[in-house]
Amino acid sequence: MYRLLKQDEGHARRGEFTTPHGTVQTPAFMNVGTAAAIKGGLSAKDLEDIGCQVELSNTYHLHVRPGDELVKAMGGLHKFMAWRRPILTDSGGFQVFSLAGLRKITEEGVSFQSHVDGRRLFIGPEQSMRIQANLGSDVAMAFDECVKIPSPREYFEAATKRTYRWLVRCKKALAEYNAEPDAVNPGQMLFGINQGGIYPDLRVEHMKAIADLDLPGYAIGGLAVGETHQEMYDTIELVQEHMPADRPRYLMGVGTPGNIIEGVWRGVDLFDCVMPARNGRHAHLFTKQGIINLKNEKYAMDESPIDPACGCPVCRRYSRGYIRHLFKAQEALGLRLAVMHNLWFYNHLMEEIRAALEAGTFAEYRAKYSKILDTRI
RNA sequence: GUGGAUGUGGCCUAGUUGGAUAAGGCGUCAGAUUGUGGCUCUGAAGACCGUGGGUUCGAGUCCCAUCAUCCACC
Repeated sequence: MYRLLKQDEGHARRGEFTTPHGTVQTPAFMNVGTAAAIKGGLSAKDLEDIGCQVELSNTYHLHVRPGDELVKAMGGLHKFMAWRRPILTDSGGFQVFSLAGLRKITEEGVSFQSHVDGRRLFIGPEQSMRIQANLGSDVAMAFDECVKIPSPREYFEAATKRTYRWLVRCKKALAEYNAEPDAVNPGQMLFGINQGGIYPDLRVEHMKAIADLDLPGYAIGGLAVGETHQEMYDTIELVQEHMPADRPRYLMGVGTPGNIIEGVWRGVDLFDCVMPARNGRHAHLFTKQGIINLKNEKYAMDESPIDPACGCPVCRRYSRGYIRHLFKAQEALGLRLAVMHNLWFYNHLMEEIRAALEAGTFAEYRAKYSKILDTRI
């Protein structure tokens, strides 16, 4: 359930999204832990410490290993990974895109080759819903196809229509599975996903169609996959007009701090991105002054924290020089500290955005930080 | 002391019967990364081939000397 607390300038919204495992203050960033763990060695306790409200896991990866049946037998994903707060599961649809080459798409669904052991797998709408019901996440994402940009318009048309037909099947299947007596999380919600590339008419037509299905939330998918930032922003702006105002809006897989600020400006409530974790693992760290590469030699004897303006547990204790050494020596602690800092940065960014929305100063905040946070220094 | 082997970027190696700007890996330096394979990709710097002579049109390759390291023997 979504409650709008304040409509701000632009289309920015301050709200609350309530799930079976608690209420999320929006706009929010969802921390990506694909295989029920944040890569880099962060624990569920660490996630709480860095202010994570929602954890995101991946249907495809958990299906392959350890298996969603196993997770269900272990009491569901929350219990399995000892995380009490909300969880959103991605549908596996993105793997249709990211594992291109190993896949075959039909009306029924997609056959893949496992990236772990090479065995042939099939996931369609029903399979994806079964897996997500077994995991018992709070939000299950629709099984969709994310088409790369650029692709021929005819392909986008066909794929978008197929994604709609899949969504209808997803809705029916998930409702059935969650009505079963041993359902892990009967209150599990389904989010629909808007597609259509950067073709305005396809986007709007598809958005209108899925809005009619009256789902608990909606996502904008298929962005940040090859188009320019301006095309992405224009698409969000166009689509949000047709998204139900009383449901949460989720921009999938996005993005940089600047992308998030611009997304909020255009009415987005939820974000997720691998960037803070992946870039952290590569020693690319976010600061209020811009992005630094901690592996750079110039930080070898730098005694200052990663970001002097940061209050995270890492910055309160460790120096740039020390963390750089950990990276050079390939100590696991280096990854852990870097990822912790970056995730704290993202969650804190959302906190600042929410505060600015409440104070009515988001336009200034946007003007001050939208560009600088994405700049390499 | 005697005999043998080996010396090529920071490290490990390739380099034909002597032939053009001495090749590669690791490392270093730097860049990329958007619903995650700690993966991967891209670019750059860096060696006058232990040293000194010689043979030759031409030497990392052949010869002599010398230095260093390793092995075996006294």
